[in-house]
Amino acid sequence: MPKDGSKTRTLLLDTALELALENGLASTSIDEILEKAKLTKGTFFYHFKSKDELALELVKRFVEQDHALYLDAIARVESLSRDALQQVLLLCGLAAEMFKDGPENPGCLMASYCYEGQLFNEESRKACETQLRQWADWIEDKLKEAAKTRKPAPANLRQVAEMFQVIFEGAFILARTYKEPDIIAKQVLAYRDLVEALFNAGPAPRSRRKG
Amino acid sequence: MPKDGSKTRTLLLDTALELALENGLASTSIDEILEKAKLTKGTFFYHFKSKDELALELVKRFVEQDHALYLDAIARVESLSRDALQQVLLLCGLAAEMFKDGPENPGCLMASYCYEGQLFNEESRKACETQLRQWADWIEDKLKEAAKTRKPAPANLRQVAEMFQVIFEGAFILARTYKEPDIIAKQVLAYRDLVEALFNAGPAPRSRRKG
DNA sequence: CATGTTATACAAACTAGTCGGTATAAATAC
DNA sequence: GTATTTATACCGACTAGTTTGTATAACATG
Repeated sequence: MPKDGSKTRTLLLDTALELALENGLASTSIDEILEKAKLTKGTFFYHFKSKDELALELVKRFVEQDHALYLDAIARVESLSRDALQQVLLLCGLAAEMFKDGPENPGCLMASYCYEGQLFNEESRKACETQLRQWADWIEDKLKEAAKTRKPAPANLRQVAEMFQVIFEGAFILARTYKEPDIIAKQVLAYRDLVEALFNAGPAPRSRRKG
Repeated sequence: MPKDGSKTRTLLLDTALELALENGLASTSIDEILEKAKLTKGTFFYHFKSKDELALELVKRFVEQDHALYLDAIARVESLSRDALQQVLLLCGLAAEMFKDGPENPGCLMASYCYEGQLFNEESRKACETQLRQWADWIEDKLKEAAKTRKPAPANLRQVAEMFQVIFEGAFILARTYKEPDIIAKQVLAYRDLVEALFNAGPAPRSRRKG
């Protein structure tokens, strides 16, 4: 049996991801990836038949990893509380924790592809869309379930659910512009507080408050 | 009197902006810009001494235009209401209106530069940061003023203020991923509802509600 | 007549992708 | 158990095309 090439392939993908998040994939040359990974051209084209294929594999893997994270996260919060609203709030806390002391220049490959039209073809776009909607769907379900018992203030709960992703994507950009990586955790927590307030600001008869 | 070249310069910037938002500036060649603008190479290098200079001028102009928008928007909302919270809520409504029936592929040049490291040098980054902070500072002031009279639920008001930009940058990315341009207006309105709820969910003694 | 614009040619560097060849290690033959 | 085959993994020089930027001569215009 020949030597295992999957390590090399992973190294190529990891290196490409790092450079893509920093400088964009379009302006990252294959040579640059190879120099950083200390590999050579032949190897690259042995594993990927073109740069476009690398681009596609890269985003596919990114989406897969995000999906795994999603499955893990919802399993954890659903085991921590039976209450739908609490589960959403816990998810935010979990997410904030993940980004405490995270990478100094955090980013999202999907966002990067968004602004590099050629990479964002129907296949990669659709893969991103599907994964993003999964998060929003879960949160929307939970918010609507919560809305049955505790009446929230008027707001479109679908939009509030989608805002979870919006916060991340937006916070990445502010983090880079401000050079403040911890803005991500802070924003998710602010989002959590706003959602909590939404369900505490519901129509009239309120009770059960500490004050 | 010599011929006025500012029209040509503006055309070059406009064309470059359009292509940069679509495909990224790094992967947009000068020839591409010139073909679309129906100009020639000599003209380009008459107006800009390099592609890097174009990149810088492009983001400077973008920031300037955003600043003008900012001045206009706060002047309008401050004339529409004396109440600080209402001013913030009105700003959201105004912003949402701006993005109703906006461009089909809306985006932000700053976000684009964020993921194209080479373009995002200290000069352009700083220009973006300054402008973004201006919006956040204004909103933070208003929220803190509002917090004096109506006690909001607990939340970091600085983060809530910064979230205004976060929503935009994030919504641009979702709009592109979902191919739903109207998500931007919807998200700003959802943000507005959340902020309103925050100030309606404050500690105990509540009165003056329609219910 | 200075400023702005066209048109074209060119060079130097860079980039994606090709191709012939090498290394390794397991599978098989003898 | 040594020799041979075979498939996979990897190397690095090379090609063809693109890109930025320069040069230059002529034309337009206010």
